[in-house]
Amino acid sequence: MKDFLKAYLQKKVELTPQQLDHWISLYVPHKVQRNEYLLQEGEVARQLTFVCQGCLRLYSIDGKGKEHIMQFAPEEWWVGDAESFSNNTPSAYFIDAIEESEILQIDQRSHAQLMLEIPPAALFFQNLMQKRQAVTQRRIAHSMSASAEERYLDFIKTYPSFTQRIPQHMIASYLGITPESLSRIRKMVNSKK
Amino acid sequence: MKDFLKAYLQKKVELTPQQLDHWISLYVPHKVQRNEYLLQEGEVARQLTFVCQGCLRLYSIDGKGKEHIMQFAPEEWWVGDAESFSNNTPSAYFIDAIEESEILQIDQRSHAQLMLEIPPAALFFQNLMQKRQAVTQRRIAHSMSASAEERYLDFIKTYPSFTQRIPQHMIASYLGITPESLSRIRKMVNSKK
DNA sequence: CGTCTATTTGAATGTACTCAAAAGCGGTGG
DNA sequence: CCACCGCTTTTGAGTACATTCAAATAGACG
Repeated sequence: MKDFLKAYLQKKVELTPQQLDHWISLYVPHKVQRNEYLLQEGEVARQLTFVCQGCLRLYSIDGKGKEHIMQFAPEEWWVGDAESFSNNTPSAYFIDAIEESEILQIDQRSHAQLMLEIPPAALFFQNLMQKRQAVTQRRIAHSMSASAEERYLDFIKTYPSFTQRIPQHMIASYLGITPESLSRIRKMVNSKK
Repeated sequence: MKDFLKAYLQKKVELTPQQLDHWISLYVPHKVQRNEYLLQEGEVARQLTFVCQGCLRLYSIDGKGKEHIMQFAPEEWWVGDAESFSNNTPSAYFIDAIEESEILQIDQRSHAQLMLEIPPAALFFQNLMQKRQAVTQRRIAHSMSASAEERYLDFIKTYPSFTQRIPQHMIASYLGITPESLSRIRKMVNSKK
């Protein structure tokens, strides 16, 4: 399971073998069942998670009890509430498993340590955050400018692999529409071609 | 003008006088007129900007020619396209001045230098990015769960000072609604009380 | 004062939503 | 292997919220 992270880091970051081994040594492997929570609203996010196998989701629940999915995290994705994780503040989000998953987790202290000890790691995570911010910002612009249909088509184009494995009502939640609307949109799209 | 940044940094970061002076020394002051661009789509963002006086905005323009404002930046705010700035890639955004403004700018190289030389500065900007990400993410969740009216009320509550000085059609653009809709919403809200 | 832009108002339209019910799918146990 | 259960997806009908297009009014600036 740690080999999976190893291969990933080798691909992504320039590191000496020692750095690589040290980095990896800080993670603890876990198995989680479908629907199992890694984080719930109000808790402090004490772990940052890397997904080796399976799929997680990060979402919030609004005042009316509706879920709003911020991120899906299949293999090779990182998930966590960065704000809560680094400031030790209660999170506004939930994280749970969509599928039975194998994950690696690092706690706040080890992560902070890592940032100091291995500068390329600090750089890597900074870059990761930045990309996430870019994606999130584009998502806002897109949700303001595009129709639900356009947003759906863009989603399946951007994340073709997600479309297969993620339940439709969750994709609807990610897109900010109702499951019924997504169903109708799919019908439309299929009849077009 | 630089005194303004100095006072700001003293408030926000623990620094030795030498660190503070060095940090500040890296910025170049500018005056910009209303409607003047600091960045246009397709350009690389070569500067990171701190606003001393006035107000800027960061926005994109979609395929139909509509503006979508991502951020307003009055006094004490930082603006820039972090992705473009640090990766030297073309930006998808525009930045211009809503009011005649006084700003301080730092270029890519000086900023990178600063990150290495003054660790508290690196920490500060990392934190800034993180907060921005948190705000952006909340904005998505909110735009999915709340009506236009709720979003407007939330906006004037969160940014009361913006409401005075920013033209209404720009607030509409930030909220992701048409100016006409915002006008009607305001009418509604006023008649309620 | 006149011009240009921003805001308001009106009427018609449309996109996505709600509520309700049916159909489909997957897993479990008899 | 089939019957049943729970959950997801689909379909239908009616509705609501925000949009578009058009025109009038108000405000700002030279």
